[in-house]
Amino acid sequence: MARSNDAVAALLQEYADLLTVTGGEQFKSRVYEKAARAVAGHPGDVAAVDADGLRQIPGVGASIAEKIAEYLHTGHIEAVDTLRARVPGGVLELMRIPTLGPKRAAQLHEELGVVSIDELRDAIVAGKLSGHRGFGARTAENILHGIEVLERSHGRVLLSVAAVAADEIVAALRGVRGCLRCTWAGSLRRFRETVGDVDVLAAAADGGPLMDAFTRLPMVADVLAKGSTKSSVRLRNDLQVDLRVVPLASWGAALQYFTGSKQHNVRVREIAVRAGFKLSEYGLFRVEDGSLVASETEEEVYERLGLQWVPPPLREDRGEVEAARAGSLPALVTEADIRGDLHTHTDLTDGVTPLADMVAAARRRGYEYYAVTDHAKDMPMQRMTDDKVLAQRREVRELEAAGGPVLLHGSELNIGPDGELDWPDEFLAGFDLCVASVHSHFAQPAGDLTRRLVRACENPYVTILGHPSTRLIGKRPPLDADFDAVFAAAARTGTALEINSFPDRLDLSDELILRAKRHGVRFAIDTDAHATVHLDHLRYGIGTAQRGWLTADDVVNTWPIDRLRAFIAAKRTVAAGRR
DNA sequence: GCCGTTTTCGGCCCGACTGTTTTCAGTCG
Repeated sequence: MARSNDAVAALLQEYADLLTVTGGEQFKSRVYEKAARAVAGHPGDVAAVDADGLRQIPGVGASIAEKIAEYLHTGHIEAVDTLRARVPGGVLELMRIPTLGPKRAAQLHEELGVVSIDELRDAIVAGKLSGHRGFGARTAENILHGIEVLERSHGRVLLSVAAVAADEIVAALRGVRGCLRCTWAGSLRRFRETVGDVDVLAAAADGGPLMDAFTRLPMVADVLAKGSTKSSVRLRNDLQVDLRVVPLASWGAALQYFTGSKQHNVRVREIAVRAGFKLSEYGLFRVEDGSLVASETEEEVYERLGLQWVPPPLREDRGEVEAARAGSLPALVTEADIRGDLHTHTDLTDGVTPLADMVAAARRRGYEYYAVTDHAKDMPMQRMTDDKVLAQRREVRELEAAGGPVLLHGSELNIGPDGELDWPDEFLAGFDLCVASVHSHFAQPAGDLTRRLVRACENPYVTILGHPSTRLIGKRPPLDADFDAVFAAAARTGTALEINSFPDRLDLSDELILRAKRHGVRFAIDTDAHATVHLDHLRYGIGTAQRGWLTADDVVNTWPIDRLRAFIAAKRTVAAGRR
């Protein structure tokens, strides 16, 4: 079963949103928001602890613990229901539009009766906003643009949302009598950054029991279709899931077929046709006599076509078919190759978990090394100071002495509008490594953005450029910089580019990774964890790196600690010599 | 509503940018 934490956190967040929209006390709203984050980041399942246990979670006091308990017992929270009744559902929806917050959403509702994004668009197009305080022409334009951004991602969900649902469905179906195999296929298996619907494939002699179990899963909201080989459902979170059941003998061909991509499959079928075969979800057949050539495993199917087995993340018709034919597919980096995380936070800044707990989680993952990189002092909301970061360094050294992974004390520096960093070089030299990232001024002209990122790469103490494009999937586009110039600078200076594993970032994206790799850059696959549970996001970063054709050697945090330290030191020496 | 080596009450993440204003509200990180 999935943890209850995410459902609880979503409710607490909704309550916080409702409080702001209804003009409730702002501090109260913020408290609920903070509690939502803490619950989401809490390592244990909140359903497994009693009221006292709930109160141990930071930010959760008597009142919130009571509300969580109420939800766990009854499935709802009365206080939330009461506020929901006062605010039409579409009003919270409005807040998903970038640049539109709670105040303006409430104002649009109160003054214009707008209760949905569609109605808002109509109102703007009809010019109904003009004359309303705070809504000038520019604001209307920005809102329309925000709606566009939102709708471009319409119908697709983040990889992580699909993966969590698919994991749970597959685990449930594997337990059904008669289920011989079950796994997810489709764009999820290819680790695309967003997923339109989830394809689950199972092998069984009789599909009936699987279909019954599938359509009765607790998270299913609607059954869209139900047959003996194919069924479709819509989950409560609106995600559509298709289940197909095939005979075990067709497993490999079906898995290949349903994994896609369409373009990849077209290429593979062309090869089959030219070789006198026909490839379908049932198998690879000889055209002349219709005899079956291969179907049980994907490996067999590819092999009979003269191809290496192609890892799913590569199946996008981006040269993998040619490489598979030449036998030159890369040995992709895997989760097992990762020796440590190089970008993580604690509750000293905006994380929700204390240093010691984060380190303990890293130890449990078997990491050889682990970097602590809290925000630096130029992000005012984080209230970092020289003293605080130095005190943390002492604590890090003490923890390391107590055993466990090698601990690197670092910082996530802020790259200012001109490429300046939080601290002078003398102070930066005290860190074992630094990540540097853009957190503001996203709309600068392209030339300025490029210079800014290049300048950050040129600082000898910047080991990693964090979430380099700074995009947020479905919310904020990548920076409008000349990334080829940035990648060239990273390669020249020995700066690693981050592949940030956070599901709404996945930054660099697969396409930018492919471009960066051509410049000979190194990469770091990091989680940017703000809680121990986020360390598990690593798999999404790995999938993205695989889509970018990366091998373990391309990724500095697969290297042994000595090689990693040499990489950090080399940049400091070379860059310092040039200054 | 939560929390406490400045506090059991009175604070609570702060600064900048944008677009609207004519002194500031809303949004974001």
